[in-house]
Amino acid sequence: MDVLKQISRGAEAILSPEELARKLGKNRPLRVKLGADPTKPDLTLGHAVVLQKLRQFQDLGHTAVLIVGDFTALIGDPSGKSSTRPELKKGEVEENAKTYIEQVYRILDPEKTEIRYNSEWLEKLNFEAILKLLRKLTVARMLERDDFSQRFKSNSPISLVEFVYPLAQAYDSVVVKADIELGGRDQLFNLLVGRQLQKDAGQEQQVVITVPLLIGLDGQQKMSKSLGNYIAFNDTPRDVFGKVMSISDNLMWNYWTVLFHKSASELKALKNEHPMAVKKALARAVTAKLHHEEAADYELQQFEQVFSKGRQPDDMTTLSWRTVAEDRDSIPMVTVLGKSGLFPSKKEARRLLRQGAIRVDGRKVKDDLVLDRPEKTLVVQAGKRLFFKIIP
RNA sequence: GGUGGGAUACCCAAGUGGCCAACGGGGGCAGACUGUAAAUCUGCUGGGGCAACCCUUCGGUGGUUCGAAUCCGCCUCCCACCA
Repeated sequence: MDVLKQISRGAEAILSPEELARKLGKNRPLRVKLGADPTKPDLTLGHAVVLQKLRQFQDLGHTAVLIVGDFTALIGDPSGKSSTRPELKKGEVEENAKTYIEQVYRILDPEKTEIRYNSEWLEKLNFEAILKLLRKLTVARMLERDDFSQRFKSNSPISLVEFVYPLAQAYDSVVVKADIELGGRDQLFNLLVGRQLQKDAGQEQQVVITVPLLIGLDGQQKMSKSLGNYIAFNDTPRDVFGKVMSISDNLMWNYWTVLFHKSASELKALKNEHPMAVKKALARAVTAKLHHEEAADYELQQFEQVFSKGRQPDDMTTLSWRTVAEDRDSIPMVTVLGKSGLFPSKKEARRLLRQGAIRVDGRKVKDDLVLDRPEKTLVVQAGKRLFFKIIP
């Protein structure tokens, strides 16, 4: 397959394919830029989409230039946002940046990755330099953006610093001399500003490649940290598998397409199969992507054991009677749940108990149950997925 | 800078002296039904307590009052119109 076609697969837009072809023809490693602001410590499955694309370039012999937006995180990317981002503390940003890099290497090849922190150059810009940048964009152009015009119309505040963001990101491209910049669809504006600044700086313009957005677990909005509808790189294999299984059937096709680049005909074939089987295959594949094959197989097997056969998982949190009962010989079930530390609050545990969500050794228990010191291990189940055992 | 309006729990939003841990909707969680899906129905949704009850919460702060989300002073932030 020719390279251009390979790159197009899974990409939403390439601006422009001709320029890309020309750059690829240069026979030197291209500098492929991707920026990520460390606003939260977790990378999500949504990031995986664009990271995979970047990895693809690495496999073709090109260099990934990963910009850790430790400075831009302080501004806050307004892209796709309906409100101003809360201001972050510098310390938080540094913490998050550290965890980012180890997560990124689950997909990227460290050998072919150059990591740059944009505070390195953005911090040094003086007011004059910033004014020079600001000249490049007009208010009209900013307001053409859907996110801003929505907010403007609905009288939500738009801070002036938000106008600076695209310029800061674009300036990164100039500094690192990017040949290509990748981003999600919502990044298009920012990426294009990069082209403009490079042109003004007398550089060859970067080719812009966008990838489609992955929809979040809610099936409505894009997957994002701030919306909380995400699968994190750092979720346990069990959580990854479970979260995928819990998405709606409709949403599943978006995942197959965006994450695994299934073609229309492949999708059609999948749609003829039982949705449950297709979803299990998806959950397995996603778990393998974020962790590894063995973990994925294990979780599939555990899933079937627990949910299809209604049995217990092989592994679960283990607590001693001492932990949950302070060595008393009998103790109310609520207290046991509270002491387990597996619930957000004791009130929450009581709620579950009252609603019949708690089983001990497979039997639903009443909310006033008082537990006696057990002879042998007890298995407690809360809701459908939380299990733990109590050993004497 | 001037004038007017506003800030309530995860989000939207009602509440203008005690009946308010605060109506309603969304979201979330749980139960039933299922395929840990969707749809539907039901319940729950600040924390502690078995409970009576207690503690924290209506932008911040200081008052008035037996008693404040509600009244008064000051402060902060947001919005609209005017400039």
